[in-house]
Amino acid sequence: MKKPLLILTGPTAVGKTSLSIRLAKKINGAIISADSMQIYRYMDIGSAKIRPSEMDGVPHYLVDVLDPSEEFNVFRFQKMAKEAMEEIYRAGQIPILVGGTGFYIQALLKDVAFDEDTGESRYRKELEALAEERGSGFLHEMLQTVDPSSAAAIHPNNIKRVIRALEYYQETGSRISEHNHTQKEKPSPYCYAYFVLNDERALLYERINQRVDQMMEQGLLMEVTQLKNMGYHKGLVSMQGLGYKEILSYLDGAYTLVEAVEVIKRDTRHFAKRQLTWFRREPDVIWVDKPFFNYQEDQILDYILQRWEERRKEDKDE
RNA sequence: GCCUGGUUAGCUCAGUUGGUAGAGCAGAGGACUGAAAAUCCUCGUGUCUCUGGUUCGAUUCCGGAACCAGGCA
Repeated sequence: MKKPLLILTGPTAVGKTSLSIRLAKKINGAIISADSMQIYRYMDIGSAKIRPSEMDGVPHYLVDVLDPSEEFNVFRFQKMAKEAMEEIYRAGQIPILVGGTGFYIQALLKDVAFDEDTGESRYRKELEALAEERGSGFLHEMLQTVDPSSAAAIHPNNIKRVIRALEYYQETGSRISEHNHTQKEKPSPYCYAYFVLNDERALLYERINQRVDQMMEQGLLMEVTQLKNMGYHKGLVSMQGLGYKEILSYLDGAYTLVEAVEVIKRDTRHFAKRQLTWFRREPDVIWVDKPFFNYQEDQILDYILQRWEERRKEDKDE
């Protein structure tokens, strides 16, 4: 029998957090955060991190465990999340993956194979320099000779991904396009249910705007100022986070504060839209539309529990 | 009250030597396998303020009106 894994996700600001706590209490679950920013310490307000008082005794993993100077990526997430799952199973609990980073969810759910952590390769630095000097088209042509099917799939302007494809070829001697293809076919090793909480677009955007205003009231400016004083700078992955990079730009004088706040709102809306695009593409997602349940959290919870039981029963019967 | 400038896509504006128009932003859709809160791609018909006139034809030229700026009284 496969091991259970419940996934609760959705675009930013839909209300995943409060639901996740109630859900965890119902099924004796523990929460693993699938969030690329809540993993960092000192980044509480801008990442909308759950407060310890809100956890209500439910164990949380992958929250507050990294220093903002550390690099975090899918590979690392997968490794840490798998370790957390082991611990949760040992404690006799059910892991609930909660967070909005679809890429991370996929990596864990399908147990996508990654090679050992090579870190920031020198080759990547070289490629980055090459891109600066000769332009993105040059790198794309390099990829064309080495891995034509990746070159066809990746737009020349998408330098990050062109570089990764080249780097992959250099490190492994095989093509990332082939690797991706085989990984895509893989079934999940878990007995899972993948819930995506959603709401009407206009309402979601309204809530995003309100939440950014709240963050400002709660002292986002102070939080980022302190991070800056601690020496964390724009070059770090952590400081690419929404709310952080814009406030840093304000502190550098590139924006007025009003502009920075507007940009945070706008970019967060764009982000939510991208998240939704990702989830739409995922195969067996169970959509949970808040309007359909008249915004009654009790009803939503019942629905999720019911579908979860169905999945577990199906798995037993197999 | 007078003078000047403006009124064009949800917003900011460009433009048409008269042949019904286009950028940025917003918005929508999509891609994504080691930065993913990242990175990248695609999508632009709207009484060209209203109303008379000139003209084969006016959003474009001329007259008038309304509204908005700024200036003068």
